[in-house]
Amino acid sequence: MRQSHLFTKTRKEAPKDEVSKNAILLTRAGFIHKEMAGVYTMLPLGLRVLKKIEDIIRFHMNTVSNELLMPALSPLERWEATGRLDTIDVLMKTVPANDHSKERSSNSYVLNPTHEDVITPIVRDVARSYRDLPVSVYQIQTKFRNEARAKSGILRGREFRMKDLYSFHKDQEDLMKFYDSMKTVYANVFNDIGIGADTYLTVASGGDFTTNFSHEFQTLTEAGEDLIYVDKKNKIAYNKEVVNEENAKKLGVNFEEMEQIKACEVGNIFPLDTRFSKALDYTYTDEHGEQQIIYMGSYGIGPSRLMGVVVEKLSDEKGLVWPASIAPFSLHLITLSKDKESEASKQAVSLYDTLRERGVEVLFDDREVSAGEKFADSDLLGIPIRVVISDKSLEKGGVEIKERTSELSEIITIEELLATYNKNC
RNA sequence: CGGGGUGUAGCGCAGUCUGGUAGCGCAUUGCGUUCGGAGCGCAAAGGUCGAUUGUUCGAAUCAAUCCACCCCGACCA
Repeated sequence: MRQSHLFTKTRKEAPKDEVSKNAILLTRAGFIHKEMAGVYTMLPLGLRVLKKIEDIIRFHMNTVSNELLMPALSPLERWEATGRLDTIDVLMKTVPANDHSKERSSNSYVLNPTHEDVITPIVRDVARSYRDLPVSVYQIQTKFRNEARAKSGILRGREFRMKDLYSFHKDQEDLMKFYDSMKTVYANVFNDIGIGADTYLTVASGGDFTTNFSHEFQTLTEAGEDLIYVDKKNKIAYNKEVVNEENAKKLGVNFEEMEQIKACEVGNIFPLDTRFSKALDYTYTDEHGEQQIIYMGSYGIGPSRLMGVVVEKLSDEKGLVWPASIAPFSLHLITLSKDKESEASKQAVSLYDTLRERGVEVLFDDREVSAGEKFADSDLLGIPIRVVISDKSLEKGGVEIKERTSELSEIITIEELLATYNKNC
């Protein structure tokens, strides 16, 4: 895409109502726009990143599950049935604009904060027999949670993107088999996104659902809200909430030997056991014709939060730094000549066209602004590879290529550059 | 939900204490100059001073109420 046609522009100054690094940089670079506290628009550049993150998640989930899309709205009855209408304090309900007298009305709905209560009746209609089990489905969707205090930019919003997967099993053993396999699937996601090395499988409390532990995936960053005890040798961590003497014995670990580090929860997996199947009376028919209770698990990843975590971890004082796998563009082509008829300008346009023909996602800075402004913007946007073509670079024999994370650049010929992208044909 | 802070041009701010014609920088528009790290000069355009009510001859400025946003804490299936 030509940068002169890009919807957004960069800004030099940070917005006054943001403090977090992720919100400041993403706003300055034109990736997001704040609508209100905890609610953001994904501008074209931000949407490109979000889509790539979601596509990576989708790719890995498709190896074990089926994608569907549930509604964001659900009837109040769905939550009354599980007893959660009044117990989830972040639950948001719609109130008819023309009827403020009623707390509850036939026009009142829940803005779903999660979907156990919605998916379970759907699967109950489909999977009635042991022959249908196990089964799992997932979606990537916008969730609503009325956080008491939205903060940390896109790390904790009132409206955010979430991948949520739900699995259904004939017994606990089968549930745990699937549950354990999901740990590997999740690790693959975080590796592909580029934060695998600093993302720890973390033992956490099972919440209200079970007496068992659940697991979170925690990425080390100062911007995180959680404190975890990290066992780097065994590549596992423990959420502070489970750190006590009783659990030390139960798990056979010594918390005192571990390093305490701040981290951000980018994913979690829960053995729900029979919490929802019991409440919603979901049983299946086993081999002997007997009715048996269903065992469930739920598995979440927050794509929008992941985007924020990547910014917090990888960006530098000059701006954003995107891993190649989720960068909005893979290559930033910059021409420094303002004369459209110059050799450099012609070569730049020709190179841009060729790269596009080869399927390279290239952002072409064709704007008539100073070199300094183009370089500063390029650093701020954080595209992994920068290619500069100018009269000077042509004199030296080609184009100047530089990685966003490197201080060094080198001159290569246009043929050499194109050869790199040949395999994409 | 408790404590603290901030609302003035699209963005970032000064002016408020001590009431008296609305200012600066960035961005925008035009002209000139420059052309490898946000360069320079001249000019122009842009404002219900968060909202409401009150005090006053006169309110961005004083008072009351409300709203929004940020930070700390509590909370975070």
